[in-house]
Amino acid sequence: MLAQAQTYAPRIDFAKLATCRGFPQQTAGRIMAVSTLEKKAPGQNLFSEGDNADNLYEVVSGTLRLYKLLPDGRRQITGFLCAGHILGLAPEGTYVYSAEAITEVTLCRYSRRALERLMDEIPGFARRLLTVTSHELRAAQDQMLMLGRKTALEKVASFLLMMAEQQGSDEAVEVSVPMSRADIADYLGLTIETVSRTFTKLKVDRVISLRARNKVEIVDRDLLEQFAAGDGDRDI
Amino acid sequence: MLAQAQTYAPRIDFAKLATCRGFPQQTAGRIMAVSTLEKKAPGQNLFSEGDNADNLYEVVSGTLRLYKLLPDGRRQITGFLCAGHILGLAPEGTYVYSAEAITEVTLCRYSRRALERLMDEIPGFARRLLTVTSHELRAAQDQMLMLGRKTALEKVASFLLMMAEQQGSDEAVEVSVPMSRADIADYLGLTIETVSRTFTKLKVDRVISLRARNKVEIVDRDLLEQFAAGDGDRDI
DNA sequence: CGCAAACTTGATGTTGCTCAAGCTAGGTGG
DNA sequence: CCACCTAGCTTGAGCAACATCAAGTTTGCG
Repeated sequence: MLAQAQTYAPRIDFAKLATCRGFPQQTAGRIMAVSTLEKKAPGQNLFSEGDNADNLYEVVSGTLRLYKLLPDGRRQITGFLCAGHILGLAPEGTYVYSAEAITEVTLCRYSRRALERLMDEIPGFARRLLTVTSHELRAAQDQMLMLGRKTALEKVASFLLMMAEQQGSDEAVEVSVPMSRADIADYLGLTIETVSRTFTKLKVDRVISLRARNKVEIVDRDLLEQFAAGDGDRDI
Repeated sequence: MLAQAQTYAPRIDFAKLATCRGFPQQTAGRIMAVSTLEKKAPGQNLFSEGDNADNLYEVVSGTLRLYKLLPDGRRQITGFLCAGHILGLAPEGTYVYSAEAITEVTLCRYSRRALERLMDEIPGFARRLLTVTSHELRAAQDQMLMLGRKTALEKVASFLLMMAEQQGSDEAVEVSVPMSRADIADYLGLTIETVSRTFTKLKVDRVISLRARNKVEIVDRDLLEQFAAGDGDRDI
């Protein structure tokens, strides 16, 4: 479950990690020297809201979910993170959300202690983290707009487009959706049933086609974009 | 409307700005030397989503709103910012939200160019910005939970408690609420009418009392906290 | 004093939630 | 290899919360 980077996983290309990218090779070496590779099985917990923030992680492969809970169990997923994303920055000393693996996940872990040293000693390292965090903040603001002001159809359509974009290829007709309907619902601020019904509507409208359980084919991207933008159904 | 810090507003205590706080006096001097004080009247725009991100601002006094718009005009306010908050960090080069003054606002402005130099030259400056941004991210995640999973009553109660906390004194029975019902609605993902009705309900339940238009007195803080936590009305 | 903007209140409508079955796919043991 | 079992998903019917539409009322300002 836990492997020293240097010892057991020599095939990871560290130069491509968000933490190392762009730094001269020697610097990248210093950064990766203080990191540890780690694997998590689907469903496994990385840390929970309120835990001591002892580590920072970068996702190397796989998908995980970040979420917050209300006392009565209502859950809001604040993000799905795939390769290249960083999680666990917590200036207050405790994590402000919980993190769990959705698929099998490979992570690069940095101890808080090591991280502080990197920030002190490597010029530009803190700034790199600032850039990454600013991007997360931007994503968070987009999601606020979605949660607060979009309809169920707009939410689901936006979600599918987001997944498609994340998987690069604009031509990615087949999108992999590794998370369950429950996860999608808790991400979009909807119920499972509404998500399911909306998928069905998109299928009936020939906008998407549901292949295997975790695969969605985007059949009519233009229409999907119209739905996401709120032009849905009004002008047909 | 626009004043050189050194010339027209010598009474601002720069050592207390989030950008300067904690740095030795000489460093703080360097930071404030590249900044400009600026005033905005209520309703005035600082910048809009998509504009070139030429400046970073720190709020010195007053309150402003950040928001995003959908093409059809639906608005989501992503945050209300008061003294000490920083806005305008945009690694992509363009602002990802719009910013407007709610009250009269005093700002400390840094040009992008100056900011980059500060980050390069002052050790710990990028890290300071990272800390501030991490806090914003945390607030954003709290708001996602609110938008996605709380009821109207929980939202309004949480909002009032947030305003009270922001104004320091836990004993702050009288809370100043400078923003309009429309702003509150767009912040909470509700309509004006629902916000108004919820205020009325809280008033009828003797949880708050509405004094002047922009003043709310918290009469029963315990009950307000119960409402915010979702225990509302069930056990009375 | 009069006007406009902001807010409140009421009546009605609609979206998405709840509760309750059914269905399907993938895994397991006989 | 197949029948069964279960978790995850879909579908349906009814309902509640919040939105919409439409007046009123209050407040602050010229």
